[in-house]
Amino acid sequence: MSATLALCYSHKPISSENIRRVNSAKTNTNPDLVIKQRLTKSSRINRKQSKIVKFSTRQGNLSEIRSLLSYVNSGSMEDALHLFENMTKCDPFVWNVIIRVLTSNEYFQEAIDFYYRMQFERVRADNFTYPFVIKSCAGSCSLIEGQKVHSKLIKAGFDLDLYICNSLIAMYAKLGCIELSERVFEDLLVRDLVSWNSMISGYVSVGKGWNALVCFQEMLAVGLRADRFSIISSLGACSLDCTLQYGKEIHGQAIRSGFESDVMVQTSVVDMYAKCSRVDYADTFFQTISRKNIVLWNAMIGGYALNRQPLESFVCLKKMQEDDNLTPDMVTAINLLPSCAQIRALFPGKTIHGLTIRKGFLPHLVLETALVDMYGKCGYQKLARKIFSHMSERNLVSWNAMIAAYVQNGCNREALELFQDLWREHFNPDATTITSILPAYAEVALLREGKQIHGYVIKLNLCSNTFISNSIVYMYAKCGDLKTARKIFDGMLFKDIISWNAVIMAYGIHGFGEISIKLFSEMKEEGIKPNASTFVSLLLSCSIAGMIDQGWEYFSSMKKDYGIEPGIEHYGCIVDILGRSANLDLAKRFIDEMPLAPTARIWGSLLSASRHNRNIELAELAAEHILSLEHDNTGCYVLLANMYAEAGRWEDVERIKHLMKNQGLEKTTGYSTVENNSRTFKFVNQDRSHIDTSLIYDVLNIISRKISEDIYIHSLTKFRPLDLIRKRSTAPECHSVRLAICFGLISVSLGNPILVRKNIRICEACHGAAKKISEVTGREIVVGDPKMYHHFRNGRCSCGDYW
DNA sequence: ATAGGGTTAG
Repeated sequence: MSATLALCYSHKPISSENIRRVNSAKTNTNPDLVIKQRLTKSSRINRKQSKIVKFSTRQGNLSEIRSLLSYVNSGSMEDALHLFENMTKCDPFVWNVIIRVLTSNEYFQEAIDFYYRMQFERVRADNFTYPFVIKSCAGSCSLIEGQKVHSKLIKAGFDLDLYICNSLIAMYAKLGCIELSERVFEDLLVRDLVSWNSMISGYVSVGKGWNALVCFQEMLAVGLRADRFSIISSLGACSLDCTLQYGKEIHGQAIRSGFESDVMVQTSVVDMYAKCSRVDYADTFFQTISRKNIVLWNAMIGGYALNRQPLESFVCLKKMQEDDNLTPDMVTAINLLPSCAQIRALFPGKTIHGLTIRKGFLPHLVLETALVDMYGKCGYQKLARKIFSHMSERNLVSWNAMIAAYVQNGCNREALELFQDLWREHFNPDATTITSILPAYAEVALLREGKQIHGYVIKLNLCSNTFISNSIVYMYAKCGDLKTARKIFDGMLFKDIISWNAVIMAYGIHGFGEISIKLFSEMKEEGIKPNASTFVSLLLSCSIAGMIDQGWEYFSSMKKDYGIEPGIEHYGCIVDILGRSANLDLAKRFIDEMPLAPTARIWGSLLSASRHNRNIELAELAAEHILSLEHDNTGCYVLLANMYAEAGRWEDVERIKHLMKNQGLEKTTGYSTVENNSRTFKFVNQDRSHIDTSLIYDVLNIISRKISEDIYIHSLTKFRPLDLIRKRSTAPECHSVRLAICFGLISVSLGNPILVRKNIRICEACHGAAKKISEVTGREIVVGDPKMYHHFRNGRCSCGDYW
């Protein structure tokens, strides 16, 4: 094989005598321009010549041709190639046979190479050669090659051959250039059913379902009758656009035309109903089919997965094996993986993974991508990464799946890193990539980076995408720019429930609960019904803004007035609200009596409530619960240690430190970032790495003197000399947030707020200091942590001193 | 001896 194929690569650029003679008048080699020109006259000459050649050579090696065909028909491509090399090859027919067998075995590049070699050996490509070569150009995804062949066939006078033109229509569509398909189609003087079908399926393959349906109607209007191909393609169009009504009509048409027993038509019907969210129709129709093949079963299994009925898809699998004795294939596996993800259990997914390994299905791009997706959705981003890293081939879809796997599991940094790698590998992110990555930007990115990704969204023209705009609104809010978040929300043409939830949450995390509540009424006035997430946004807004009574009201109203059963997140917000009202016993009782099993997040709420109310006993209890659920919860250890430290219980601090060390846990290094017009600066506690360090510390000293009078006095209730030494090591005077604020004071232009983002929550001392700094400097200071934003203004904070 | 079809990942 390799020896024969090697010959293909030694061809010279096309310059054969014959071609030169035919095209003596032509000098233009730009394929685009050449395609526009037609040489109908030379086409007749060509055909006459090729017929003569055919007649003279066919006599010579008839027996060789017979064996060549028998090799090809029995699938022995290598034998055919071997024989071919020893034949006289002046007849295009033998070349056509070879090019066809290469094309049908997906040796696309080799088929194209043989086409060039044919020209080099001065054998003229005929009307049969081009359809194969065109198909190979489509198969090898080479638009440039396709256009070269196209311009060549125009020069050779084949541009009115219907077979060739129909192939071109399909090729351009497969290469994503539907406009070029349209041009070929429109230039046709005569169109047959195949031309129309190619155009319809072309529209489907580029995702333009509506155009496909219009084309289908036009075809019927000119008096052509739909065949099974027209039916299958237009059903595909209905699946794309979820146009159930048209789908039903075409289904009816298929029955009237007698195609209802065609298994491919049946499969398309099942798929269409499933994609139009009517898996019940799909199933009813599916039940009536007596002879089902694996593809049809797969469509039904996939339909259940698509409509989030995972258990039904497994039932369907079982029936397929029992009723029809069919063995699951690769597509079965791919279709079942989303069902595994939906039940969020690792075992079924792993079983299928193992099965595909044993069957030798791997490596396979689509299957591996489905596995990445499944492991990601089941919460095993490390297993997803393992698959992803071992993939020999990746496309944008695989990258999107891996990015989503990280984001869904809270690995935002990893997701952003992967997003950078994606650029480096020269992939262009699409709407899915952006949708997946935006939440990661919201969680950990700086405003500057957020603005960059927003710029990219504008460049990609995705601003009208409601889903993406929703994420952008939330991202701006989470990056600290509430104004821009609101501006984008106000500018959205189509606001859905998620848009409203996002903007309510935006004001919530910035501590403006009253505005959240106002937005909630506006939303209801617009006729939009709140959902469970709306109440998460609202309850969180109430808890952050300290609106205890409203919080309770919404909590009882969600079930009473809207029939929404509170979920664990709603309960969490209520624990926060109770903690805020200093009613710790009630909070504890609420947890004990709630109908859902408390999660670490619930106990975490009680823990921070205990901290605020300096109730060490309850904090210990909460911490015990948290650590029984998440033994590696660093934040929990640190918070407890800080409480012990504040109480002067240094032995307990040491005990906690020891526990952490034993588990290999390290305290998260706190840092603060601040952005000015041109740059971003990151500070850690006692940071001295900044180029303007001495200036920053000078500012800090001046500020500290101005505000120092009552910062520490209340926190040193049980003073001991040892305490002073220990305290000094974490001296809040030099905490990162203050360094960031001081740098902001000298580098952020007046009138703009100083925006600081932290990876951990602000400490009490720094919170007090920030309030005072805002007072003495008259600047607005905004400090965000993973949960919320503090707006410091005129000595007050939007959080009302509870966080 | 030639072109046009179904099921799959986000």
